[in-house]
Amino acid sequence: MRLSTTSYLVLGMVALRGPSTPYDLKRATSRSVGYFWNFPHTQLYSEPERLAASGMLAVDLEDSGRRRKTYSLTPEGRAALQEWLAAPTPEHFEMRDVAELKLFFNEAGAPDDDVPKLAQEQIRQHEERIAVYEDMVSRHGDEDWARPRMITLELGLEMEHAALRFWTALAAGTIDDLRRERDERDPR
Amino acid sequence: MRLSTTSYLVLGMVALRGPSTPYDLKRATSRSVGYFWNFPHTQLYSEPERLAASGMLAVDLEDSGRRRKTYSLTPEGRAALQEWLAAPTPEHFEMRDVAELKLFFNEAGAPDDDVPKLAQEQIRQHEERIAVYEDMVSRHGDEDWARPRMITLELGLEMEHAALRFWTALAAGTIDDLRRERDERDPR
DNA sequence: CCTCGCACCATACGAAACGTACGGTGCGTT
DNA sequence: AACGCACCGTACGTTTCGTATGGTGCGAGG
Repeated sequence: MRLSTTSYLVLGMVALRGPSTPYDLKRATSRSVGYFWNFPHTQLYSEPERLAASGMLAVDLEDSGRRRKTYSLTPEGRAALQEWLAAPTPEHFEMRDVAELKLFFNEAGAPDDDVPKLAQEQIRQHEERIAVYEDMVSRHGDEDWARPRMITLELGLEMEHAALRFWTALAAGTIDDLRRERDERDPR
Repeated sequence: MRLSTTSYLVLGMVALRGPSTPYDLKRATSRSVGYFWNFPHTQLYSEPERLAASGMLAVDLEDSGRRRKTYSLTPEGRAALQEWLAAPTPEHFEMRDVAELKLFFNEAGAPDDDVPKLAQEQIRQHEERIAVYEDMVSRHGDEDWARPRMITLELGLEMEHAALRFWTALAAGTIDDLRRERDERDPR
């Protein structure tokens, strides 16, 4: 039985948090691991169902009031998770960046030059996202339980800064400097 | 009629290259814009079909030998592309990074520590990808037609270097230095 | 000149993911 | 008590995915 990466995300989340409802998972993923693995929240209702059917999760149904299912990890689920964590990771990260696409086609030499506006938009967005990350770090960075999670966010920050540098340089017409600085920093 | 981003990718590609077959597009996208917008190659057969049905592309069917459809841009298609390029871009880029997911769950304190192996793998991968990018730049960087395309690749390079720095620091246990250096470089 | 094999190219199709839209729940307010 | 709104869950039509398969034609080797 082949599990999708999103399945493992669910398993991992339940492993971290203990018994959880889909909504719990939604809240817990939305501004953390969700940044590194995009998916619609409806998956958090269908995936656990499937995982329960295959014995990876146990489901506890609350019968009063709001219909609500609490999932918890079974030994099989934990084993599957461990196995996945220990397995090789041949995949390179995947990106989907509309702005970059637009740049690609614009740079072809469009009649109107939409690049400056695009760059400004992107700069704003990345600055905003950086602020979100920084806020999370500053609020939780000193709590022990959160530290490992925060380390994960460092990659997000590096990426955001990379993007920010790129669009800033593009707006300023100093892409060549960008390259030069990078060569200095990480000489090949 | 709402077009998906992948549709615009097709339109843009045909705009750049002129009349193209799906396979042409596959080759042209696979190591350029495909890095910024991941999709399965079968889309390059179905999307143009749909775009042709809605008048964005014109299809020229070659009837001898290998069945082969050549698509070219119609005025409607060009208009749609321009409109899209000029429109605001509210989307933040999306990522899907299995390695980062694994790190997130591993850092929870797994019984076995798979992080060092994971980091080594990632370092290798990102170095490899950087080499691919650099190779492209060095082979085409001085040709006029390619320059705009190469600028687009700079973001890819920044991202790869960001990831490489992260995983290297993680492997070396110097994540704090990473943060410090970033603060120096891009003071808030 | 034939044919064999392999890389190239195209697509069918079942399964999975997506995302919107809707409907129930319950708490706080008036 | 009734209302309203934010919270929570899911149904369902649509799109995407990705594998698996089957043609096509060129070049190598006989």
